[in-house]
Amino acid sequence: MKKELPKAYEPSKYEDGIYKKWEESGFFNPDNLALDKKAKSYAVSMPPPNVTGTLHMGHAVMLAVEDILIRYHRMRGYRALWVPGVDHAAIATQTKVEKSLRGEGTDRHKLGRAEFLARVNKFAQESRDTIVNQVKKMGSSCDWSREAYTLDETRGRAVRTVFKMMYDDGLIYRGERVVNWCPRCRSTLADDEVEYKEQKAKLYTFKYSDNFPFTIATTRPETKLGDTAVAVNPKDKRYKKYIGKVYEVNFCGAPLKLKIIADRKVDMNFGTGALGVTPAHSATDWIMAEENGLNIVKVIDEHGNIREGFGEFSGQDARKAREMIVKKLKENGLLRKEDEIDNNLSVCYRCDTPIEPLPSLQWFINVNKKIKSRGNKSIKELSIDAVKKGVFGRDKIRIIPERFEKNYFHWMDNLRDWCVSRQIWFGHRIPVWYCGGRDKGRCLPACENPIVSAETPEECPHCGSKDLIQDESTLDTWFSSGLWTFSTLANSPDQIKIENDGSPGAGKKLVVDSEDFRTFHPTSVLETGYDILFFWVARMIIMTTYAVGDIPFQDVYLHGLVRDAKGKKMSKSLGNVIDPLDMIKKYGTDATRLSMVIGTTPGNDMNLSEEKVAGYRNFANKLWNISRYIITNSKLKTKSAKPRLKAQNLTDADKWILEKTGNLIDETTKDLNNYAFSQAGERLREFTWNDFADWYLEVSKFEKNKEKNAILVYVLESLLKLWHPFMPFVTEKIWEEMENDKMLIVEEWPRGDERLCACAAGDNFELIKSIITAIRNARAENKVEPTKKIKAVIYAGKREKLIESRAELIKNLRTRISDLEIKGGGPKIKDAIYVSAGEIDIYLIGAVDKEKEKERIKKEIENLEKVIKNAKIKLGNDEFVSKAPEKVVNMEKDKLKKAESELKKLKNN
RNA sequence: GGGCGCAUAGCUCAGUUGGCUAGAGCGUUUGGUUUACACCCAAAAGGUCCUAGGUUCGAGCCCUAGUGCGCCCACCA
Repeated sequence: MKKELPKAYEPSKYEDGIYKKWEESGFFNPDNLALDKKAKSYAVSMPPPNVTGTLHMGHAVMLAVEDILIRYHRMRGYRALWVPGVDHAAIATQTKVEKSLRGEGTDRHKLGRAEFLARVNKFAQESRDTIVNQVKKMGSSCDWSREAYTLDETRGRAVRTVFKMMYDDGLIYRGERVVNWCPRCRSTLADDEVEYKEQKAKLYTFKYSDNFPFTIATTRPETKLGDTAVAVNPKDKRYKKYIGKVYEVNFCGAPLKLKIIADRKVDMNFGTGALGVTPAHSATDWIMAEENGLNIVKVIDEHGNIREGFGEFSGQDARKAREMIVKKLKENGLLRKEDEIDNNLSVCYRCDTPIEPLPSLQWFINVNKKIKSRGNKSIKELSIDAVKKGVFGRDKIRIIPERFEKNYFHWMDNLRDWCVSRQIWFGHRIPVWYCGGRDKGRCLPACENPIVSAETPEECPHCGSKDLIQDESTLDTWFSSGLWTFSTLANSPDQIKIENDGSPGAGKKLVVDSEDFRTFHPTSVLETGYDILFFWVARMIIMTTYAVGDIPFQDVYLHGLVRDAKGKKMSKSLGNVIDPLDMIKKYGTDATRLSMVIGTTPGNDMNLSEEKVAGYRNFANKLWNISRYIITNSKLKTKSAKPRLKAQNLTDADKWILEKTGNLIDETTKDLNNYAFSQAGERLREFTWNDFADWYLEVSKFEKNKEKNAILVYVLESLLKLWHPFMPFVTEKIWEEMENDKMLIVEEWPRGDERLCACAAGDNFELIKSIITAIRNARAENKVEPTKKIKAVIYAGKREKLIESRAELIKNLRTRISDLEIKGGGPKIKDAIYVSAGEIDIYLIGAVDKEKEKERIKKEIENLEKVIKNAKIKLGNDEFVSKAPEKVVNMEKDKLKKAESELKKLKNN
């Protein structure tokens, strides 16, 4: 049964083949797992990568963690499902295609909607293919037969169905608001799609006209053409007398009617303490206008230009108009001051264009309206309760790490109505139609009402007109991804239905009429980066609790961001991006995955360096070589999953490694249940390299007995199983080399309680280890020639028999002892190196370097004296002795006793 | 302005309900070709656990204040 394996593990040789084998096995699909009906289900929805290009390190972490969870649960006998998919990422994708169109000298308007969309879809398709390929490279064991796309037909049906439900419940409404408008994208942006940039800005202090009594300050003089009021703080003595008065002024040629109003939000210390209110171009001013019944004058249009009716300014770009107005104010002696101030400019998160707040007719989701059929709670309240105390009879959604719950609540508390319409073409078209008949004077007023429907209506329900016009806008991309956990469990559009939910309020709920939905929803865990807690996680909770009347997932696991080795954010412009595919190519997928998972904790950012990945490549190779050694040297055919071992045949080392293996299984299982991936990985590494390879394997070279073969194979197989979720490729490859029929991916997870023998290891092998280590140490410190064989005498006291039986190990494990004498005790030996291991005295004869030896002994004495001093202080403290638990006190006493006896011996020698 | 986090070896980080002579990997130093592995083996050096108080028999861990760094939210007219 001798086999030859290559000396070094080369990931690139095997990975694709292994992935193919898994795929062909069908085990990614839980339907193909040999499970009984009672098997619990475990489901994860993959956060769909955007179809804007390629995967980055963030995706690599996500895939590594989720694959660990899925493989672990699959091995535990769960019906484990991981649903993959991609996100159409409306604005991001459209922007990307528009950019390439610009390179071709054309744009979307020239192409027209249909052709443009064809281009975007083609790009999205190509992007999807790349991504799927990369996801596979990461070893992801997701079920491709269930792959979904946020913009496919089934997901589209879910989107339109939920939109209609919300519309019918009065949650979706159309209204005019000041929205964040990107003049470049020519679309609205949600509040959280706006980014802020620190910059210097000019603050102009001026008078509207000579007949206005005081000055105001602004950074945007051009918008002052639309001022309808001036706001001051009610407490501000300077302006109290003006409150309520109305001034008619001529501002650079524009006649303005300005009412002086009081508002607490006005900061008395900023500028002049007086603020020109421009309802149409500032969200806060809009609110003031609503409260004070002010007129709204729109100044800037959707291209960022000054609208008609403002004389010479009309048609000018806002920035140009600003210059013109400043110039004019100067000429008229109205400009009093120009100050440089720090300013936060709001810009579009996609294209960096400055945002233009504009009033616009948009679709909104009301987050505060109470919903009868959901316990008379608003979607905001439902979403808070889902995390705070649990809803619909479910446990509360657990966020890991817990501290992010605070962020979640804070965000939810401050949530305002969500603007869901976007003026871009790529995305789910809003399922609203208008009757064309109304414009032709037919059938008013009924036809004023928009037609909202999950399916494209054939005719106007009011007048039968077939002349229907669909709303031009599309939906915010998060609307569709908010439905992801349940929409992906529908296999076809017709499974998505609205049913009466039987509540007293006769409410409706969305039902996915599929076996998948019944089996896998709510999903078990949602794993993603903390940066999209609000963007996405919160939205899924909102949409699912409302539409389905259930939670989308039970746990939320948030990973940190991947930064470069110096802690900088990876970005193309900084050129510090590490491409996961490069790492895979160079070091293998397993190494890449390990470096994503070990040395990091949830919610904390990680710094990634290539050296780290290389380190885990080394580890994969170590595991390979451990296996290579065992495979070549053991009789594999004698193995069985649980060999029966006779306690009387086992050596101390055998018992030691078996006990450690059992503990390792228990601890790893516990860690994985607690999402403690890093801890599990470190523990496994420590065991594999230090305990198993450096000790047990070495021992097995010198200590032969009947059971060695079975134990080596058993421990290795246990390790391969425990490591499999982390490093699926090497482990599967080795498993195959071990001539297993079944693939590792569906092997049963080991159980710590099924110990191979009920024998306790005690400290026997630890003692042997410490003797060997002590000898190695003494040799090195004394600079004994490495090849020089020396004689050793051990005074073993009560352990004479034990040590005698392990003499071979002590002589051979890198100690170079030619002659070993073991006795119960004896006189101290002169001119020898003296070391002690517990109660054992060891003399190394014929190699002593007196100076070095003195130094070493001195150092050791110092250490012991430190220990003794500390222990004495503690034990001398009555309060410690009386208040500390007995166990701790005894530990301390024990420590002191041992140290004192060692010290005595050292001083005597 | 509001909130969250981080600070432990040269570097990157662990440190679970307080019980430590404070750990790991990388790097460094010394030595090594040994029944798998130089992507290796053996040994070692390296720490005021940010500062100052407090609670406690006992603090890296809990509390208060401060310093430095990072992030998120709101927003500056």
